[in-house]
Amino acid sequence: MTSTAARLTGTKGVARADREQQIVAVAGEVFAERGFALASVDEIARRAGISKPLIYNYFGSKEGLLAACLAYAGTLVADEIERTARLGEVGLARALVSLDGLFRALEPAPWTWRLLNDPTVPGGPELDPVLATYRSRMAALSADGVGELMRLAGDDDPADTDAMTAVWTSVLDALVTWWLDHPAETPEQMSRRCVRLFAAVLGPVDVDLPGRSG
Amino acid sequence: MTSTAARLTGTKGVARADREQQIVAVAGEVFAERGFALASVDEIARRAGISKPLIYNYFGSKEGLLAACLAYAGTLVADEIERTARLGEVGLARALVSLDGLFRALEPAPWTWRLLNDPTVPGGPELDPVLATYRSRMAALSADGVGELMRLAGDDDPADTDAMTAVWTSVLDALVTWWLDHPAETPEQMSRRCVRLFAAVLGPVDVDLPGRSG
DNA sequence: GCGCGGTAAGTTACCAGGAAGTCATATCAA
DNA sequence: TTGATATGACTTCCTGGTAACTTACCGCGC
Repeated sequence: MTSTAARLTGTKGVARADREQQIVAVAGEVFAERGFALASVDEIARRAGISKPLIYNYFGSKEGLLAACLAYAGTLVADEIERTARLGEVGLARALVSLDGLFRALEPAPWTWRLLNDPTVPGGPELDPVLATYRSRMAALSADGVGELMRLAGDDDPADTDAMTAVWTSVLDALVTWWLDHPAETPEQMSRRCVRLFAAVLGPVDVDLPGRSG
Repeated sequence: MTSTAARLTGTKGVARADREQQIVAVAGEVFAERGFALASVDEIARRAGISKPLIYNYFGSKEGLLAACLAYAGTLVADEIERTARLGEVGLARALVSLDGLFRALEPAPWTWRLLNDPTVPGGPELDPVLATYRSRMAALSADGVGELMRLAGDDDPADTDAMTAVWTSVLDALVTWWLDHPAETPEQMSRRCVRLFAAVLGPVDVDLPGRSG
């Protein structure tokens, strides 16, 4: 009675690289859903259709798995924001272009954002390097954009710039999170909404978001 | 040889109401520090100098203890914001007065804010009522202030108002959190900083924050 | 003044369950 | 056969929660 359906052990012919990618995708979702601290490796294994020891074979520990997820997510997000930064827009237009790019980049893997902003990820020698890399890339971008804004306003207090960076980061987070909570909204609609919101606070603005086809 | 120091069991002459207040204060700190999910009742008991079962005698469960902390924190914050709302300021001035009041109200118990924004608190019949009360009070305030802003800007899309509320809440959170991370800053300094930050984005503003004595 | 019982305040020792991580083992391709 | 892919069963530890017990205070009859 060794039916194919009953075959429970042994190789399933999936190469390690493929399996790792699949596990990272599932783990990212679960981590983002429950928060790292409350997510269980068992659940990740169940949802990926494999067993827990395989995860430990490949990633060493729960934190090692998280490190892989964070590396993927951090690269995705930071690459995108650096790309939009290179477009050369300044001030408000730069902010809107960043948001637009972010919505598009996040669409295929919305869990990345929640994961990068998960307050329950612990410190530790395994996570610190990857988190530091991501955070320093983002801090450089923010300091760039926000610093320019503050210089324009004639405010050169570094603590003010620091606080303003925190505010801008948080606005970004609020908009992305709102979007994640309204999945029916397309990136295009969301970008237009952002333009309206900025206009409500700052007065009329005009920017033409790039990359819209058709 | 029944020395006073060796007396480990039995009453210590502390009335229940006092003990409950003390436990709530300690629990609030620990919950805010670690997040509800990662905080342990044992640690709270140790830091309060009592034993775990006493907490269960008084609060029934970990969630019951959290409910008491949230009721305290929610009342503190919502009362304060409602008070500043009644001052009758509008628009930007209202925002700054709210922030100023919030900084002053939070100073003696900074943990309240982190607790109310802790993403790891679960739902459940014990927490939902107290959280719903707090959130509906805050939502009413936000909808009031943000709604006015949106009407002024001629934007009557309810989804826009909803998103803008999320953004404003998040800005509030960012500023308070930045302040909690810089404990040397007094509420007065922080309020002045907020005025500068708003000015950097919106252009010159003038408001006189009330309640400054001396 | 003084035993005395009821009750509030408080503790030690324990249980049940869940999650991280490990080990011996099984299957299959080359 | 060997090595990579894979698993069931296990240990270990931590945490929420409980049972049983101890100590101190307080009102009351005498």
